Amino acid sequence: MTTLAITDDHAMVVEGLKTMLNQVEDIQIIDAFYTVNDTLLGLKNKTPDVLLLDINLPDGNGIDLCKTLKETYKDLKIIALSNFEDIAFIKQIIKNGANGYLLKNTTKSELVEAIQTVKNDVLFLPETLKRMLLNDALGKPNNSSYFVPNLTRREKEVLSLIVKEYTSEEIANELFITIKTVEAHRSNLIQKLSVKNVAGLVRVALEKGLI
Amino acid sequence: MTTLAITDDHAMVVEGLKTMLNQVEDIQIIDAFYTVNDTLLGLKNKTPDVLLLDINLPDGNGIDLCKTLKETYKDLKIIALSNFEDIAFIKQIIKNGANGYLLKNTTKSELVEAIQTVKNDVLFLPETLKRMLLNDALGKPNNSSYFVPNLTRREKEVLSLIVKEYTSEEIANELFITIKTVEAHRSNLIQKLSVKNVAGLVRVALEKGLI
DNA sequence: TCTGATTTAAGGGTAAACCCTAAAATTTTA
DNA sequence: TAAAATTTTAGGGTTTACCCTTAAATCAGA
Repeated sequence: MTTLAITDDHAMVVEGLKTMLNQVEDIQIIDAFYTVNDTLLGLKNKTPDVLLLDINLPDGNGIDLCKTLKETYKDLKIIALSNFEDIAFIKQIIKNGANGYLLKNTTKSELVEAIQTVKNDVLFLPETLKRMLLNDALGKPNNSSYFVPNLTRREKEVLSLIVKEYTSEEIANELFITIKTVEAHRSNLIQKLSVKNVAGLVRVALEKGLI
Repeated sequence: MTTLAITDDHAMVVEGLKTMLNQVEDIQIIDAFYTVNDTLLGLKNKTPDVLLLDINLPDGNGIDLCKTLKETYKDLKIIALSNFEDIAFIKQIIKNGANGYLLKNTTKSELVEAIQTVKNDVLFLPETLKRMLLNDALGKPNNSSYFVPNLTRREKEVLSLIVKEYTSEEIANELFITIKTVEAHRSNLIQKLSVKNVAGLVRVALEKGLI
């Protein structure tokens, strides 16, 4: 018997997962959380064997949460859930201790396989992602995903304020730094994310849940 | 017995809906589509009694698709699916012939109720949305949703190019109009969507699937 | 058909974004 | 602790965005 918890802000996804896994004999869903905070509080009560963890959450991101959780709950297995076939995401969250990575278009059988695999402390990745990582390791460019560099803490802060329509001056005041510094971060963000202007920054930030 | 089809680009949502409704006796899911085009082609083969239609789709939007479908399939009942509690959306899609509107955080029982309600040609809306529409009709501002005016065809074109990082000059060249006209559209968009700059335009465009 | 909405466009501004180079100070990581 | 990464700041410049008013031409609905 494997106990399972889910963290995902999409109620429909949680419902879907619950119903899918309810039919599986030796998997028991014991909790569902919608936010980072929910998860931190909820796991204190009872800790599941495996946590299905969405990367994009309203009050934070699953990548950082994964790291935090692994520090407290060494035996907890975490499977990241995401819509994005993104090598940088996968690398990062596995570096942060995740035991698996699933795309949200996964099937029930793959889901069950993933849960049982990580339960035995073996890393689970879908075939497509394994292939992508292999290509990446061999230095081959892969068409389906585009590279997203890791943003620094400060860059994320600036980016999230840009998305909130702050001007550079307003950001400077908010963060107690000069406009010039903010502009430097803007330029770095534009370079790192390979976009041309604010429009691109906001689009990428929202699409990839970088903030 | 009610036959059902689903149009949603989120595989997980489709899976969730399928599994949820598989358990229901007199509802049979006969098809699932991921795009506008899929749906148009698929319905030619066999038409369900009810279509669950996501508003945000990769190759178009459910609002326009709803109108198109209703012209061809008069008896088809359509329930719009969306994450947004947005009065303008609801009004628009119901104006376009939709028979119901569900939020994606719906429950199984509400889902079944909605399907059976629209089957009998009665409009279905969740209680919260009914209340919102009532408040709106009474001229009361409602806190949970913010008003999104309908954008004109040209405004949508400009907005979608802004999201694609085009400058005003590039948009002007693309659409064979002057920069001044593009700037006029930009200003109108900023006013209509109650934002301050491009960042806001892109955010709202993506969040509300306006493009 | 007339009327309102949409699309087009201009002049003349100010504010903001974006780019370059360069470098010191600080923090993190190996 | 040394090396690497991050954060900070500056000068000086170009381009783009944004705002104001005003208005003609075109399109679509009652």
